[in-house]
Amino acid sequence: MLSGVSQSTVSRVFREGAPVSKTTRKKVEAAAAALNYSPNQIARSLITQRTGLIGVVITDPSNRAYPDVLFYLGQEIQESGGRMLVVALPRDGETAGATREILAYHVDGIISSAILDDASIEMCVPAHVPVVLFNRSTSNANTSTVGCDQHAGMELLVQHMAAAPTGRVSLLAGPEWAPVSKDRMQGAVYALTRCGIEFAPVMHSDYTFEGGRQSTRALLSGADGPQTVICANDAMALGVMDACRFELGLRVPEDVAVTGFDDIPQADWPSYRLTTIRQPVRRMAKATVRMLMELIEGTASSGERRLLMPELRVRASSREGPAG
Amino acid sequence: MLSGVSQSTVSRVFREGAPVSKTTRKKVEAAAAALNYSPNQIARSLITQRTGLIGVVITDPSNRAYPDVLFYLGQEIQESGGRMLVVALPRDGETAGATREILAYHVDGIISSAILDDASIEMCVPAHVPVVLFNRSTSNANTSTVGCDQHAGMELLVQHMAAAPTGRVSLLAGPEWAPVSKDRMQGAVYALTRCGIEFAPVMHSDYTFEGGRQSTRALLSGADGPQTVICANDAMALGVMDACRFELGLRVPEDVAVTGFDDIPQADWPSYRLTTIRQPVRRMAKATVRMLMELIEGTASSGERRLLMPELRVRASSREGPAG
DNA sequence: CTGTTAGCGCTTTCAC
DNA sequence: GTGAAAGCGCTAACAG
Repeated sequence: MLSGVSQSTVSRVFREGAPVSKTTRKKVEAAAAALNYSPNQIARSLITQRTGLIGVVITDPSNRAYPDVLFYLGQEIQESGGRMLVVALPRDGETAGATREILAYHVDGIISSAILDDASIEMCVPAHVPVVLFNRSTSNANTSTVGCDQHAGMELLVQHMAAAPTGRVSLLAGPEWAPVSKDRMQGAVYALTRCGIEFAPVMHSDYTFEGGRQSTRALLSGADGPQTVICANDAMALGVMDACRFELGLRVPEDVAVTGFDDIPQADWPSYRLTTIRQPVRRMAKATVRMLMELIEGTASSGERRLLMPELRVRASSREGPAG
Repeated sequence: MLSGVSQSTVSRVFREGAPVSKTTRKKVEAAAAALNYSPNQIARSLITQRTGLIGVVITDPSNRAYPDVLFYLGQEIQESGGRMLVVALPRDGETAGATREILAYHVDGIISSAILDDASIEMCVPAHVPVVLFNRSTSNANTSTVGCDQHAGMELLVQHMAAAPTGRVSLLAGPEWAPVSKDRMQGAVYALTRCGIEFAPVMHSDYTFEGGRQSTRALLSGADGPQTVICANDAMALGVMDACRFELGLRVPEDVAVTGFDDIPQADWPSYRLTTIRQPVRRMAKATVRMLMELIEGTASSGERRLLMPELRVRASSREGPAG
């Protein structure tokens, strides 16, 4: 070594709590600075069995719906001393290939906001790589998950709605296979039924603004008088609002009340002021990373399902109750 | 080895173009499948000097402005056989620390949509890690960049504007330190001057919808009659539109014409229909990854600056010219 | 075509 | 406190 010490000593300098004298530490640090040296994490991981890498799986749709999630996850992971190895999937579907590749990098753990199929999850078990699902569920009882209580969110929304005249109620769901949409719609149906509010059969769309816009005419047809549309997410709700106003000549909320779910930034824009349910995305990200880290440390056991409570955001797109 | 062959043979099976007999290959593959084995990329990288990792640096603001970029980069990187190591910075600022950590993972290359400071770029040179900047510039002449021709974009916009009466023209820039905003504003000023259109002194905001909204009153004050506001990005432009309509009682485009830059999805929503400049984000991502891969392969040399041409998107927020 | 050997850059015993 | 030696899982050069 150019600093005049052995390799082991250099190694000790770059690890905390290793026994090194102040003098040699200084010497080594000086040499390292001069050579712009920093230890190769990759080589280290070979022996420590820790890469510091966290595999993060996202899909195009999930990324579009929550552009911040990846960023939040990144921040939390970095604060915990890890790095994100991101795998971007074009759509939901088979994930075993991607999982295998992630595993080939010997990540310390995996976070997925994509729907991981059973094969993928079962690959992680023998590899001792813990998995935490973000706003996703799985049949595998041993997998930890963090999510938002979609069902409770819809109940909040329906309770709010029920305080004012609703007219005919229609429901606009996301894609048929989307579990989050399903949870939300089930919550809405349950709450509506409990409140004794009738509703039209659920229509499905694709979670996008365009999808919401194009579904509006069909959604509202065959009924007179005021109506209410409950959408499975904000993007579709905003599409419905624009379709009402610019294509059907209807006023929101006077003719059609609209609600969403997510509380994306646009929901608060003056053009929309959409009543919606706020998912605590930031807290969800924090909880996800924390849970994964505990799994990695071995201080928690797998299979925990943590549901965070969303909040109602009442804005002008829904009718006011008698009190308002 | 449990398949009854040597380790080197196993290694050969998992590398393409290595000489292995069909029989042994089958044997090894069977054993691998049974054990769910796949080679450790990390260990491999130690000897091949290739990790397959591409460091990607993003910031909160850049991620918010172009949520798709990271996804597109990911897709392109994965198609080229690489993986993304993402570092998320809370804001633009010092980047040397983050760079050092990325380098510690011996990435094959780095893509940054954050402003990398000189110290960071100069750390990558001795490490032989090529860097490509995404929509960013640097004083380091040896660094490759891919970006959008902001200047040309604004010229397209001004030419379009000049075909119709503009009234008083004001400019709303992004933060003072933001290079992209600066490029765009310089382009606008140049084009306006060339067209002989006068304009008020440039105002600065923060690139956000809220920022645009709050700047509007000041922007439009002290003038009667129709006006035109040229914004450095779409988010602010949409904020200006909403402020005009919902706070100042002004019509767009009749009283105030508004233009943006980026062509974010919301720009095309019926509530806004914002005239703007479309950055070819997808193509930019592709070009960035391609350039980096060539740098890594050694088939290209560094320092290239590639500017892609943006497109004008005329919508209802700007006034129509005599022909329209 | 296949096995043997050395070694990538680090950490970890174990002496000293 | 510090150095020497072994070895993490793989690939590369060389025999056979």
